[in-house]
Amino acid sequence: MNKSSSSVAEIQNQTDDKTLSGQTTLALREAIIKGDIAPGEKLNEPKLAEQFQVSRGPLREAIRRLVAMRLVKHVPHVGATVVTLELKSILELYDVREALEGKAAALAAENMSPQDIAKLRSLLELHRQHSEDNPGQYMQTDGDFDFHYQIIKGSGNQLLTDQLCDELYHLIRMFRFQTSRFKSRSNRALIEHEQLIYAIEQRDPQLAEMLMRKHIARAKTAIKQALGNIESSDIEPSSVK
Amino acid sequence: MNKSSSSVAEIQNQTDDKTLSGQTTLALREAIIKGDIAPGEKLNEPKLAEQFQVSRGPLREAIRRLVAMRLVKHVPHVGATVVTLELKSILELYDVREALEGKAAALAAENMSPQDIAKLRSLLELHRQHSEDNPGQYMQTDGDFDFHYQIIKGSGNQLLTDQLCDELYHLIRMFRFQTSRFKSRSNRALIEHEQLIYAIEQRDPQLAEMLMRKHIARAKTAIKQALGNIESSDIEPSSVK
DNA sequence: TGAGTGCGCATTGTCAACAATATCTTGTTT
DNA sequence: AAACAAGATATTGTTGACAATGCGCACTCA
Repeated sequence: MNKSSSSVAEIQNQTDDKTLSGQTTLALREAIIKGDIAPGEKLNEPKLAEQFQVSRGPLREAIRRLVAMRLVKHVPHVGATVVTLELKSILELYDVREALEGKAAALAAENMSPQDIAKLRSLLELHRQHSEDNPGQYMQTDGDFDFHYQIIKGSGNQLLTDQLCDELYHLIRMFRFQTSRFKSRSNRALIEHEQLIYAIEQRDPQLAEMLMRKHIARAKTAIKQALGNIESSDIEPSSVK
Repeated sequence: MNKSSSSVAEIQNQTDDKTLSGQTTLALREAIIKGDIAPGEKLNEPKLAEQFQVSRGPLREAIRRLVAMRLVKHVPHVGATVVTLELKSILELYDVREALEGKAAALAAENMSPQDIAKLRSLLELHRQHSEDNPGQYMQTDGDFDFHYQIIKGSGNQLLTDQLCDELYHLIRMFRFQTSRFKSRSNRALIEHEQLIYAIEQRDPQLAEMLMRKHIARAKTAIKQALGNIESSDIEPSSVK
């Protein structure tokens, strides 16, 4: 397959695109995800082009790619704005994740090579150990995503992988940045991951799918409960500069 | 909701984009789906710009949008080519459909309004009648898609709807055009649709999801059997001019 | 004759100026 | 004073020219 990537930082795709529009896409994407450009904010082409030291051409292209990633909304003759992740959108995102990643887990149980399964288990052990050493850890969520990422890739379905890792993944990252205060420090995820990898090792697609779906559905419920009351009062654009 | 659309021809989104790049996107998309530009063929920017009577700017933008729709592959400094739908990609597509449309059916069973369910049933009756009148019909597949389309929209999940109807839908259309000779004339789909709508009327999400998944999985199996032997011998670019 | 190298051409990437559209401001009218 | 209309301004859409990269061809040399 590819090189044995496992770190989140390594996930960055499109790294081999030395073209200006490619570079601008990466820069603009990170600026949006990290909140340097606030949700709902308008993307002024001349201003941003100046800021990124490129012409409007490549910048426009970058914007269109971010539209495809659903990080940006665009209206003809009006302009592009950063998406605002209100609760409804996030819950929708988790329903889609449940469907896609559930199927990914099932396919992984069928297709994943023994070597990749072994790597997945060692990754889990790594996270478990880190979790024991640092009780109030915040690497939890990143570790969670490493795990999911490996399973998705293990599905062997390129379309599925593209949809999850190239598009929806960045939406999730953006949401995580905006709500990084509420990092769930429960080690429940660790237990559920343990069950999941067991199902994959047993080559049980149905069980793997069900476990993954419950895992994500639980996360969705937790989000709903945490954000359901406050909604837009505490989810403000956040001056995270 | 929206206007009560039901015809396939009416599905065309992006119709309100009077901009040149928008129009060019539609034209180029149809040219690719219908095979006027063959699978694997290179998209020559100056040539196509001349052909569509636009500058290279809007044309490039159209290409990028088709890349997002997965109808076109692009390599920096080399160019864009129409995707080639080999069997593997198509099976992958159907796995993704199974996951997403399964979830859509479950959500539709929960959220669809009684009025929309009634419209869905009348649509089914329309197709059944058409099927009885014309035993060797070829409206079957289009009717099939109308049905699926309405259920997806009935899910009430905007992200899910966008992913299926704005992106994957066109891939499916392209595949259908290329294999239009093998139109399955079985009325099995009609029976399965009947079961599905019953589950939705009963507000049974789990049953609806399972029926939808089996429905799509069966279609996948049929495709595998029909194309598994011949593969690239009969799926040639096809000079459908 | 075959392999390798360098040149030339075709194509993609980028830029800055121009055109078209929307938004904002200002003034007028009721 | 509020609402509407018309003009001014800012922003997006489009264009053609220029730069950079890749590819193919021919030519050379072993």
